[in-house]
Amino acid sequence: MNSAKKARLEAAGWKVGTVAEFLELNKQEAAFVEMKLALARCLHALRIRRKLSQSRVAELVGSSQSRVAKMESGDPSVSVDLLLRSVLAIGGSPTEVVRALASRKKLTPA
Amino acid sequence: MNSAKKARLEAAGWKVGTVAEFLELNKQEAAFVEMKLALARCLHALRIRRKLSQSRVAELVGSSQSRVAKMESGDPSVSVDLLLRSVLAIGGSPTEVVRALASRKKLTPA
DNA sequence: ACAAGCTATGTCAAATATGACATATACGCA
DNA sequence: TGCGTATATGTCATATTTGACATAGCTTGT
Repeated sequence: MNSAKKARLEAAGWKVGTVAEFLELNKQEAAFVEMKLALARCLHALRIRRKLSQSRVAELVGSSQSRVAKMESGDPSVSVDLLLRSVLAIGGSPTEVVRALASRKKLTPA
Repeated sequence: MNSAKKARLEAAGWKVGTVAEFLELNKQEAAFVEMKLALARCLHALRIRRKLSQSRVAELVGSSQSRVAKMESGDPSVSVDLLLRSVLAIGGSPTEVVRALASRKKLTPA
């Protein structure tokens, strides 16, 4: 790609890089999301096992029911920090967290 | 504790709860910090192994040298999200992350 | 049908995390 | 000594995350 085309694309809001870079970035992002989803599932499973409502979890965590729902659904507005704190707050052990992360599922291609 | 004293303490900015609650909270917080520190050590070790400077890591992560330094030192202003993304960004595998979390050290009492 | 409880989704002001920057310290080398 | 490189630490404007709230859907029981 010549630099004029690169400049045009970037002016239009595109990042320009190699295909390899793109794939690598996606791989990292996928791994990150997978881990987040693993924590989300962990939280949900633990909550069900303990027979707690989302509202009750919210109390224990110091948050709100709506945010707990977003946590369990893997909403992008939820941080790993909050997920981690929440799992611990309802009695999840670090060991359980590690197990959840270790057994994370691969995201299937669309 | 009678409710008058409780009210007085809370007015002065103190949370009132049981000792058990206090200990439990500290346990959760300790577990959380331990995991964060485990990731910080993981990032540092991986960076050294790859012979990268903090500045180079900053480029790969899309951050700055100073933030990378804070990450490795376990600075409280750094999120688990950023630590996780960073480890992955410099080529750490999810497996390595899990291993790091699994081998987290206990914080020793002061 | 209604009521009560649980969960999902959207919005928003306030709280927190962030990159960028300046600057300090330390180390090796010419 | 000075110079370049690497790392640490503080600050700050901005970007992202947060709890709170409203509200809707969905069950279950009466």
